[in-house]
Amino acid sequence: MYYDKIGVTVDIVIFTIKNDDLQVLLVKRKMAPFKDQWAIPGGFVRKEESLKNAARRELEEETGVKDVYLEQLYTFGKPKRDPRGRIVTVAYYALISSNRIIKPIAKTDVYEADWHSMYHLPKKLAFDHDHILDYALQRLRYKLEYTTVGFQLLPKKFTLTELQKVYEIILNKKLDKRNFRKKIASLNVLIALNETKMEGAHRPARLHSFKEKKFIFPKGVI
Amino acid sequence: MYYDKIGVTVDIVIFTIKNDDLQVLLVKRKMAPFKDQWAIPGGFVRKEESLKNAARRELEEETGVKDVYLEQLYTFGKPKRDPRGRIVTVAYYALISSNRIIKPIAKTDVYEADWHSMYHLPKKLAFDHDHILDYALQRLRYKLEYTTVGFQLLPKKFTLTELQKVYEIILNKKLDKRNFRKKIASLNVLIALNETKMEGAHRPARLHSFKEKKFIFPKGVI
DNA sequence: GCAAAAGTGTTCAATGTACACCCATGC
DNA sequence: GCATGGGTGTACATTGAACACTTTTGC
Repeated sequence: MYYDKIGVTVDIVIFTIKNDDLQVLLVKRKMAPFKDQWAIPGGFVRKEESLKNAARRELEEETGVKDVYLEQLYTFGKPKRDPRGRIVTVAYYALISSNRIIKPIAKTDVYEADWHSMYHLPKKLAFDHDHILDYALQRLRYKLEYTTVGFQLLPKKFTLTELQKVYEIILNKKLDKRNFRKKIASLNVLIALNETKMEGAHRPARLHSFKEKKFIFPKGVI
Repeated sequence: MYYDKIGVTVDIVIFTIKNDDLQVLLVKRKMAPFKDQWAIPGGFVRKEESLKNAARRELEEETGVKDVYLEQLYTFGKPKRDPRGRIVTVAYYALISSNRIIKPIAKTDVYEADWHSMYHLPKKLAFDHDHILDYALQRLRYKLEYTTVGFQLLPKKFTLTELQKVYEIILNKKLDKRNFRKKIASLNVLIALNETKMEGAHRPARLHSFKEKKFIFPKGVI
């Protein structure tokens, strides 16, 4: 049976919260196409690995981090999106707690890698990666409100103020402290620890941890 | 540059409401693999067409219908999902008003095509198509509640009772007539026509039409 | 004692849910 | 006149939004 074969890549939008900012990992390409432009990390899917494993492999190559929240975003496949030929990309996004990352790893001489603020991205990204980032931010914001993905961006122990900051940074708006805490409490997914965190000349904040190993999704939410 | 090339298909879950039932179009394979098993219609993406166009082409080949609501669902790509080799499939789902379909079209001698109730599917479908259908139903139910996709399953003019029936069939539960109408009214997307529909020995029902050409999605909902 | 962030409740508005009767028609 | 589905409103519960003061600490 004959059919056209097509290159399949995975591209990964890797989010983290750094310096009170929503940041995304970009790589600067040192080879054509789009030489010297910033892009989302990604690579070809190998014959014997699943899409998700390909994404996990790329993610680990870039960040050195395993066991990360990783979710398929969308598949982009316009015929001309890659000048090298017909290439379809399955986009994923990942959420990493900033404390887990020391430094992004640039793959040997292929490119450099660095964090960029989602709110001040380089002008024009390679391929259709502007579009992918747009879409990823939309999805992240959406899921933040209806699921507990936000917890993935924090270390195991965190204060409620830190959690609120994550929400504020991603949604890009101030939230009311009392309403926020009421909402989080109603989810019933946090354990209040008998530990506090001191930081500056004020009352110490109670540390909390996330109850569930697994994330909680309202039924049908993707 | 070397990379593994992979076959890319689109598979389409085509939903309609027929005989007060949520039905999906399946094709019976006449060739290996999965000979004589039912499958979702689909086919290989051609070199020069976008994923969505490939899906539209397949959809039209099966049903003869154009201008259909069509949305990307998810991309499935486990290495062993197709015994012929490494094939990744981008799944779509489509919603068709039953009045637009006369009869599904079986592609010449490749297979036969027929509608099946989502609630009484054949035992074991080809490939991972059970899983794809599961996922499609979840997505459909989810979007039904937060968007106006449901209107795509009705003809241009419809009664509120017909609309309610669509919701009840898909969600598989009874809804309260007054609350349903209040909710629909609050969406503000229907035009009450000066026409009625007589059907049986009772008060005729007012016909309505959908206001928007475009579908309405709350921001961020995918 | 004062600066700084932590922590905590109440009121009001909007939305969702439960529930029952009259209306227009064909026969 | 009766059987059938069409059409309508109100009371209550739940959820979301606005809003201000006391507590604990370091200096």
